[in-house]
Amino acid sequence: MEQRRAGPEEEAGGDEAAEAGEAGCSPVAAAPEEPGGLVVPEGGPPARVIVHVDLDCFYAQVEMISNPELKGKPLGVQQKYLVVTCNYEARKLGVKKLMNVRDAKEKCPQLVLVNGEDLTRYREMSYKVTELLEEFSPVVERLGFDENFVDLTEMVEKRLQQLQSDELSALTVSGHVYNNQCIGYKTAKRLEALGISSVYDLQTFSSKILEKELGISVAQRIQKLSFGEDNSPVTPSGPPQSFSEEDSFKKCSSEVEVKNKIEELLASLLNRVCQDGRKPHTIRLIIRRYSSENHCSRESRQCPIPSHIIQKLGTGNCDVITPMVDILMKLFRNMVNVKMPFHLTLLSVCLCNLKALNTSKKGTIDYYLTPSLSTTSRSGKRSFKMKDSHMED
DNA sequence: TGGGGTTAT
DNA sequence: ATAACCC
Repeated sequence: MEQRRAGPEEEAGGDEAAEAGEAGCSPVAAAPEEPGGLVVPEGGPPARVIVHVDLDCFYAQVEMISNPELKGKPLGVQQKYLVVTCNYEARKLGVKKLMNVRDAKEKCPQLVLVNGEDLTRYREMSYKVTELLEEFSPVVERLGFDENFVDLTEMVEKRLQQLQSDELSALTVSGHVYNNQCIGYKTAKRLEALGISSVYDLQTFSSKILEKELGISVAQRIQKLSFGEDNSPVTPSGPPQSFSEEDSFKKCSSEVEVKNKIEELLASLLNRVCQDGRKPHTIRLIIRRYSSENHCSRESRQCPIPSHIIQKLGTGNCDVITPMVDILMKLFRNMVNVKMPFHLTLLSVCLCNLKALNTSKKGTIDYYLTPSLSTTSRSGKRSFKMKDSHMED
């Protein structure tokens, strides 16, 4: 039996809240009892120590660091007509997350708003936090920009082994235990239809029926969660698997407008991908069509990025935007019949299927069997971005 | 309801 | 390609 979150809760400077908890490694693994090891629940799996670091009102904090004059004032971060987050001064005055700007101003006329549509600084800060945590253990899983899970099991085990027995017995754990209730919203609706509205309802509901309704995977997962059991590993996130930029708007209804928006999105993306160093091999265009209902539904088309374009990425002087916009416009026409009127409320471009530059394959049979590698490497351009490579042109 | 991200199907 | 989830 494991607990997902139980243990000391700590507030760091009123800015961050950290939760420390334990959870099981594996539901079946026998726990080898080692002297000085973590306390192992009777017959259960070995305990883990996982810290959950959740940054409060993250965007607002980044803004207050950027501009200290904002500290102490009620501050909201605005994206389009929404206050997506706000600091504690603003919350005290009635501003809520995801509140309409008009409602927020009505509640709190002194509210200071900053635009937070450009996520660059938030993203950078976010990775700084993750990198800091990775110094404690490389096993850090990101969730959004403002949450990290750190598996500290090894570190704690090592520290406990260093303690003398009298020091060990003097150890105390403080803080409070609390039960969490959350479930995904789509699933929550389906559960409610089954008469399940509380965690207790879920605990006591028939497993068989739940599996039939939700599928065995989701059913077993959420029912274990309802008992506070979560054996999922902390999976190191590493570098991002995709880069995307999106823009929402009231209305976009002509091809020219679409092309202009796409150019903007792509230009930012190429900067990001250039800094990353890896190269995307797939490009995707995502749209949202205007509709009174089905608001969250999106459509997308994707295709491989031609290798001659991939090679030019990151070289700076070549115009890679033009051919990529052409590709994106083809994807767009594949989704939208431009001879008919259309009304879009969102455009998004995503670069994914990121591949590291291939230094390891050099000298292997693969290297000579992959035309794009063996024929282009002598052009020299690839070697500029190669890290850990001593290859010369 | 923004502007991101991930995994599963 | 979409759907669901997370923030």
